[in-house]
Amino acid sequence: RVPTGICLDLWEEEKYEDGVKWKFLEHNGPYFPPEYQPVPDSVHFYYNGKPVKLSPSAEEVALFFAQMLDHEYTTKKVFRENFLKDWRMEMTPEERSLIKHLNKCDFGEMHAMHKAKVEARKNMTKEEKQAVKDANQKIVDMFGYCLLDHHKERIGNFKIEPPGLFRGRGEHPKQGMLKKRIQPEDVIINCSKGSRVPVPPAGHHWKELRHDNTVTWLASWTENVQGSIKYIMLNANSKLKGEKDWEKYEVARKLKTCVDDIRYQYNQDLKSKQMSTRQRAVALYFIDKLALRAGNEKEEGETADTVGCCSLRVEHITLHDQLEGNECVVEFDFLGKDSIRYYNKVPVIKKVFKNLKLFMENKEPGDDLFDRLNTQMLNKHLTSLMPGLTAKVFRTYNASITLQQQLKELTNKGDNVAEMILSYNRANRAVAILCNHQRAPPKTFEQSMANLQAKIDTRKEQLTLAKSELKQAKKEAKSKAAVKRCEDHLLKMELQATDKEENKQIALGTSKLNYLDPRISVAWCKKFGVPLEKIYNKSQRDKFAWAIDMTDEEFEF
DNA sequence: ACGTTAACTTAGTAGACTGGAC
DNA sequence: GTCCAGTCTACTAAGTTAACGT
Repeated sequence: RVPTGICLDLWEEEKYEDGVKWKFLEHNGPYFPPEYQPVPDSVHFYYNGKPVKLSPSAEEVALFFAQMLDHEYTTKKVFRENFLKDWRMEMTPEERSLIKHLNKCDFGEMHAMHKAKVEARKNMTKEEKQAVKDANQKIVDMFGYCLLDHHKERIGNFKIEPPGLFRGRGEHPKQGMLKKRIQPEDVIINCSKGSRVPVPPAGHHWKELRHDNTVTWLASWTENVQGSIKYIMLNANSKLKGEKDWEKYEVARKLKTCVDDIRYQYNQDLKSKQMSTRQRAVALYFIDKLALRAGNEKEEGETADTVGCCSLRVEHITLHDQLEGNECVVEFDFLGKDSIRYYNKVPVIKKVFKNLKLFMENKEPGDDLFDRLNTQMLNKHLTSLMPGLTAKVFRTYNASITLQQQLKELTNKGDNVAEMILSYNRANRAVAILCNHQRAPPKTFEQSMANLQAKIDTRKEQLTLAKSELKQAKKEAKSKAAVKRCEDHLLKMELQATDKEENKQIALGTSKLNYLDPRISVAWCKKFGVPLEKIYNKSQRDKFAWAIDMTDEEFEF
């Protein structure tokens, strides 16, 4: 072992024994949001038309609701009921006995106050804005970094989540519940023995001081709505996260070497005598072909009703012997992660289709499609086929291999950079569609599309004009150049318009950040002379520094 | 063997920021 | 300089998976 601090290069190369993530970790603890400031006496809350001065804790929670009044959430029954219940818990007994119905509450003045504050912030002078920025920077400087094995690293989320109303996605049964303020007494600090221990805010103490170097988090607390643990962890550009990311893609590349065998195997398993094996084979077929998520079981009533592959129910698929000229079509319609709808009509092989019919026999719509299968069984099987192989590796593998194939197909040697970018985005789009990464079309989409079209039209007129000038000037070099410039600009805008239109409901960011081996993109940029900044912005380049460093144009996923 | 929980990745969105048009 | 549209970032919810405990 290389002694600490003697040779940093070798220290960097050092691989720790099993499970150890670091040898030294020092940080300043999390940043706590500012204490609640009661509203001025001039701002009233009314119950049943009468002004009521709320106690500070009831007022704070009332303000959370008042601030959201423009949001659709506050019109939802579940949200309102959960809010009222939790709000009443924060009230004094007197308040509680008075305030019983939300529709008798008038938060109007609180809401107006909040809007005025937002407006005032927007109208701050340059100097005031700069002062705010400087103050924020001070917080980042103080709490935003840690020392991990002698490297200063940026922390990803160094701020304790402020209190507020829980905003679950989709039809979440807990939406509107109070997410409570976290105190230092709730927080566990993790750092190395012998490091400078973070100082809790004055008059407070930490819940626990821990020295666990087998985990990567610096601090944690248990959140009250779902009872889950929240962590303070490093930024994506850190060495620790980068190495993990690299590892992930290496596992996916390993799958590439044995995916044919695995596919052969699950095709055989479709005919197995064991029902559970057949179900596993069909699930694997979906996960591989459609890049579905594993689909863990979820506790009913605790979360929104969403599913993945293993948790699909009979009601989520419809079988068509014939559909739109295809045979054996499975129609999927279910809500996946974040309650995003997955809708797809997929022709499948006969064996899969027959099995699905069998799995659905004598079942109710609400019954599990794969009643003899769960994610643990599936992953156990996968790990036995290849070390490190789990359901989600298929998503990574299929996403990355699709990008590589699409880039090969779509890239034309002589294209200019703008055309190259369109090709890249189209390849990226193919992956996003595979992974079902959707977005709500931007509210301003139609307008901005029209604006772009108007610009294109203007440019076309300019081009006509420039061309006629060129004729008159009889091939004068200056006019020639003007026409060329005009044509280039027009072409660029037209490509932009195409890209924009095709991207209306597709989100490219998630796949770019989490599923596409960055080395594919780096190699492609090098090969075709596309500046990397056209593909990755600053923070993406930071995150993928490891890949940018090691990849030449010959890289193959 | 099983359910539970801890730890970590993946996800969409709200709002901050920025830079070009006017 | 102001405004606005597009981009970026912070935020935190919602997944997956391995380890743990009974």
